[in-house]
Amino acid sequence: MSVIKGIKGVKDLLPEETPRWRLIEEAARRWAARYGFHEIRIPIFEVTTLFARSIGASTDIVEKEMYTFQDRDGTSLTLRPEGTAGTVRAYIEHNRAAIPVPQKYFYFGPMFRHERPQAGRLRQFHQFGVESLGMADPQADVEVIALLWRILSDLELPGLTLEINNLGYTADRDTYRPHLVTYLKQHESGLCANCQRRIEANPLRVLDCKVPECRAITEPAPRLADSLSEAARSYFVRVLAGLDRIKIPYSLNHRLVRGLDYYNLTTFEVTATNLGAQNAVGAGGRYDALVETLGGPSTPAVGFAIGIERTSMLLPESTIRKTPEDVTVYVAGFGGQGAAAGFTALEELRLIGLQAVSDFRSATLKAHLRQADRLRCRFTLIIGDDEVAKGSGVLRDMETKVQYDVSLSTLGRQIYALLSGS
RNA sequence: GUGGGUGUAGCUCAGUUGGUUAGAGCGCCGGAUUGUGGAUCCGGAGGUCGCGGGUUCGAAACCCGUCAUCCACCCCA
Repeated sequence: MSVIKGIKGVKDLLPEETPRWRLIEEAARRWAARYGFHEIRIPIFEVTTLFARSIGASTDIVEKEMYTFQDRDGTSLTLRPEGTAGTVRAYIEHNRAAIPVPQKYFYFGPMFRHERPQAGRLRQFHQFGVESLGMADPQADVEVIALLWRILSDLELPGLTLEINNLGYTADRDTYRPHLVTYLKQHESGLCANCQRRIEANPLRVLDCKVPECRAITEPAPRLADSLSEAARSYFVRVLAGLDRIKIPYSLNHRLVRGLDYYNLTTFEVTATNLGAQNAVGAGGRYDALVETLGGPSTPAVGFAIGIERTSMLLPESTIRKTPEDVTVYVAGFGGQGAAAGFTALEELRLIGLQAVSDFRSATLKAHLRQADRLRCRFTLIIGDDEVAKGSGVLRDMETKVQYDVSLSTLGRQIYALLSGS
């Protein structure tokens, strides 16, 4: 019989790995709460047109990376490739714009993109993201960027850099694009095949190309910064001033062009080394037109998303070790009477709030102690037939080997006292 | 979608120009120790050599195909 295996690019998170994930998730939730963001839980699949309209019909995500399928009535549904579209859809659908305070949400969950898996890239991956809706103020940008930076710094990820750029308003990019295209066409022969195609499809993307030849050509190219309107410039200046004020270090990257169409003005990305060919741990930007594009009231917004798998890859052991392990009591019940008494004691320990385990396969004390050792239990409660006869048990400290007699009738209280004293 | 690497014991990997019975370390099980874990010593179990064809007297090794996986391109978190 053939064994059924997991889907390509879709990973199981085994118990050895979940603690580090929980650490990341808890840090993100903690910081998000401090910044006034509230959790929203949105579906993992939506009507396909939601993503096509928001992310951009000609982006790679929409063109070739979506998990799309037909519902029974024929409507096209898609597994979410990112979290912003669904969040904005929910914002509109529940008329959150009518609420007189800024709507600041965070979400955590799986996203799906049909790509070839490699280091730091999976078909089902996880993001923690935030969306700050309703404020067209540079301080809102700064607040969101600060939150991103604080979460990642708190986790002590090594080698982080915050890169930031100003995409300007749509009109700014419209005036800039022809200048860039003209320049690129003059140097077309020197560009990589991909970039030659991009000249027509998405010229700004050429700036983001990693091919050295392309980089050399685009270095002296006309810059978007020179085509920006006064309003866009001053907005960006205020964002940077805000970052300076609260001491968030950043570096300007005029090549930073995000892959999703809905961004405008501020865009940013936190990059790291040691991520294989990938380098973005978290990224985001402002998207003032998206809510309206999706049929909602004109609503300015900023957000970001963190890649959890990538964060996990970078998470140093030292950060994980800071979390203290809970003390677990192993109960070694053996023999005709002892096994039964042990099982009762096991439950009693749990009822008073302790973590207690046993391996019911073990029939001898030796076997039990071996399992207690493997399970890394700090204490073992030994209950054999002799103990049952005496109405007591033996609590053994596995590290010091010191043993205490405990009465079976008042087990819970005694053990609790001994453990809290240790 | 394209390119490259790797598939041998539970894990990490050796395996000579194709040669007889495929190995090591770690782990696992048992014993030394019949009520005291880890350490040590002794013993033991465990393999469709990814799968399917082909070449050959003979294939883990060579050839073809296929699948899986990793890495990279592309793109992104």
